[in-house]
Amino acid sequence: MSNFDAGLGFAGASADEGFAATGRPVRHTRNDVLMAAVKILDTYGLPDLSMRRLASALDVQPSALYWHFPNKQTLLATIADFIVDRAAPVDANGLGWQEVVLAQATALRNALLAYRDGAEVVSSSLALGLGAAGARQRIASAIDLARAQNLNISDETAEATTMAILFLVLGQVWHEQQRAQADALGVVAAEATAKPADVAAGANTDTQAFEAGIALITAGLSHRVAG
Amino acid sequence: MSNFDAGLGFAGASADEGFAATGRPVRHTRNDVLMAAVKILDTYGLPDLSMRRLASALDVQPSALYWHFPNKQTLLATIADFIVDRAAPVDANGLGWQEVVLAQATALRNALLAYRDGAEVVSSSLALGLGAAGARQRIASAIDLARAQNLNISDETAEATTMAILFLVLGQVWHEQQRAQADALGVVAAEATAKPADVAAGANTDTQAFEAGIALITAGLSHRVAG
DNA sequence: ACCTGAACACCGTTCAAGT
DNA sequence: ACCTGAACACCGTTCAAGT
Repeated sequence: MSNFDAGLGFAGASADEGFAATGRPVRHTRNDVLMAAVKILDTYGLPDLSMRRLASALDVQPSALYWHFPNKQTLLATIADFIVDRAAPVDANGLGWQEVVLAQATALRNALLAYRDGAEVVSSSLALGLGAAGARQRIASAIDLARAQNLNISDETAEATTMAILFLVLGQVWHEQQRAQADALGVVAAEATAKPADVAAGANTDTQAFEAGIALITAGLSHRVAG
Repeated sequence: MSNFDAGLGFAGASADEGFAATGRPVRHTRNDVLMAAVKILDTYGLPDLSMRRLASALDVQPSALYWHFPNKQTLLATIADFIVDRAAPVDANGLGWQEVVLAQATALRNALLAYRDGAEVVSSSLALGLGAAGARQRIASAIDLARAQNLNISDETAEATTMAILFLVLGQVWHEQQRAQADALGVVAAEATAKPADVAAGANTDTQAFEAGIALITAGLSHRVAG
């Protein structure tokens, strides 16, 4: 899904194959490698994203990748940043802080949903303290809005709220994406009446559950007095 | 850390090595394999828990493991169940529902903290819909207490609350364990003055942040009217 | 600046056969 | 009931050397 290579100022002129129209072997940029990795991730899933498979998609030896990225972990963190950076910007004008929190969380959720296994990739590299700092920053900035209107929110409470929301977004979307994959594989003995309409209804249910979770946390924040 | 093989009715008489005192080769039970796996996990971490390494710890060929477990995924789910099942029971007598929620969440957190990479193992197999159903059940039962005292909590709100708390517990502990590991490796350029006292203080800060997060969600639940 | 070739030290899983 | 032996189809990473 979605168009790759729409990043900030990335060119992306070279093809996926190893030869240009001239028959001359193609040399790749770091961004070429990143985009090919994202494509494999989105098409085949995280377990199939190996350095060797990535190399062969680029018609290159595996060792060539290590000129562009020091290791796989760094590549995955870069993918995580790419996914998070593609989240839609939020215009806070005229919105209450609760609405901004919801908007930021929703933008993040949609960004994760836009790529297969997006939540798992971002969760893992965030847990490793590597990439996806932008995700945390989005939530934190929304919480800062709340603080501007309420002097009773301590640093600790703001931090706890940010993390609670971040974990909720990641956990929920991870859960959604895993269920989608299990359904696709028919792992769960699905009811015989699983029409497309039900799938759409499922997506709506997910969205409602997501919004309920976020509302719970913002309600909690607005009703706290001390801390 | 902790004593293995304290499960419910598991015997665990055989040794880790391949020969008993008689010199006769030892044959293993499924539980032997599980305990050896937990030991490797806790001692060396999840990345080092391979089927081949596990086999060699048991002085057995890798293929032998597949008599006990159909695949690695199932083994990991069984480990996740083991970790969650070792969470301390909570006596709800005389406690308000908010206190029970906190107690269950804390019991779960402590269980995850008791084994290296515990949160990641449980998160992954929960995401795969395999193991660790007990974790969810613990939180859900605490939320049921709240419903018994407040008729205004819908099924959907109860579900959303359960998941929010579950994701918070898993995300927070995953974060804690990753930071502990990074600190141990010296990955982060730690302040030169990182005394044991600071480590203990860090643990307290984690606990306070955890409790603040749980309190946020329970506060949100108690202040909701509709839904 | 970017890549090849060869090597090292590993993976998970299957399956016929053994005791 | 539990395990061996051999094989299949893979991994991530390093490093000297090539253009």
